[in-house]
Amino acid sequence: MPSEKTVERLSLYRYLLYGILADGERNVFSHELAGMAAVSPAQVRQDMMVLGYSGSPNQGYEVGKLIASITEFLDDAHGRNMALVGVGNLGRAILSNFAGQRSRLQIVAAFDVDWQIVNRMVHGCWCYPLDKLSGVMRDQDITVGIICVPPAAAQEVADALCEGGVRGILNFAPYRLQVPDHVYVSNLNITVALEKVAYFAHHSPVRLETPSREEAKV
Amino acid sequence: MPSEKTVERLSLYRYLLYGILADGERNVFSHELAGMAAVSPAQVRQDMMVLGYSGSPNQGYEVGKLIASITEFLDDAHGRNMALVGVGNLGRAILSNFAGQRSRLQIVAAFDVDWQIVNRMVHGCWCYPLDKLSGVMRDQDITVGIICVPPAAAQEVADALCEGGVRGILNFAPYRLQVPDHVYVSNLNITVALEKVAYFAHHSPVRLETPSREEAKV
DNA sequence: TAGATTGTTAATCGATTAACAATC
DNA sequence: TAGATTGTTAATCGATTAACAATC
Repeated sequence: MPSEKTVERLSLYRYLLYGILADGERNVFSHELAGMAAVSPAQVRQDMMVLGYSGSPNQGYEVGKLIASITEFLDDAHGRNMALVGVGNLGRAILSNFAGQRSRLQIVAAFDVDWQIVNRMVHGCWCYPLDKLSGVMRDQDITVGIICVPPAAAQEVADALCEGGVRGILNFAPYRLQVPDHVYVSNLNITVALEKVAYFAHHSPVRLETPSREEAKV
Repeated sequence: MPSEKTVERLSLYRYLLYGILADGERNVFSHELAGMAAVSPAQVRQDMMVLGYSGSPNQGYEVGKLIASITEFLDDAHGRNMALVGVGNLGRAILSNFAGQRSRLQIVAAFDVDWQIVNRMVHGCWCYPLDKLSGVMRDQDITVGIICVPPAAAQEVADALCEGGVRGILNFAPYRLQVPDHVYVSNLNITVALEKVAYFAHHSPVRLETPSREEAKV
């Protein structure tokens, strides 16, 4: 069972490798990938071990085969169907990226309580009224849910998703959801992320007011 | 110098405490806050120490004063001005949350290259052409930037932000930015977050197909 | 007081990095 | 071969939790 960090890195590696592949077939070294992903070369090699994919000494890793190996590991072949709940500004932004004809990680249904939003297409995805959630989830074999509703409604939505047989939830609402043990939840709080950046912008070890020695010399 | 995790937790605590405060003035115990934030009570107490805020044995922490203490620590009094670059779907979603009359963490200027978007208000925020970035940043004392542009344009935008004197960047583009040492960068990759959830949805230790012993008994 | 919680340090846990023989 | 990189383990580092005297 790989750690969350390992899975995140593998996902990032694959993205970076697609970029390399676009420039033509070739090999990649651990230190090269490490530089792009901001990790150590040893970390990359360790992730390769988790993956079970072997490179060759002095030759590195074959980019195309490595992508295939990561894809197999992340299990994309299953082509998970996802549902998004809460078609507000953030919900629409995510729909615009993950609805439509993407091959993997496709949002196949959106849900909202607003009658002005439901029963029409939004960014290529049909928007259902929320009370249809469980039924649509079972019909379309949806196993991953995305929560983009206000925090006050988040738990209610999570309950409905679990009722519909969800197995993973990406939660953008600033609320700690209570779900059964078999449901995996990941929280992504944009406000917290912004406050963290704002804090370290003004508290980073090196300040603009106190230039480093190199800068002072100039 | 607190860790990133500590700052994230403090931001989350404050959010949770506002919720408690809304129900009336009272005290809160470390285990109560720990339960809401999904950390250990010891973690909460350790964060209080970082904060320099003391509770009383058997009484816990005063919610109102604790909020004030966190706010002082996170340094909101400065009221950081932020700029957002890339007024696409995601950019607009973030503007809708952080532009306008919010007291803290306000986005005061948006930027884009699309002439159909610029030179008008978007969700209460004026949208400038990108080439005005450095000037507007200096005029409005902007020190935090948010990058919501496609990855191919991310580095160029980061360079312009640094040119304008930025000190912190929240980067939504799947690209590892190169910036001077004094600029703090935090990356938030929604695709990676989704792929992680999709992975663990289908690889969580407890499966629906293999009920635990308790479930099997029933 | 007795009971529960805090402040604080030590112990634990996990993730990351360093090191090095094996290998192309 | 010589040089560089890989696979793999040990060492390090940091974050989290456990433990307990002090305290209200």
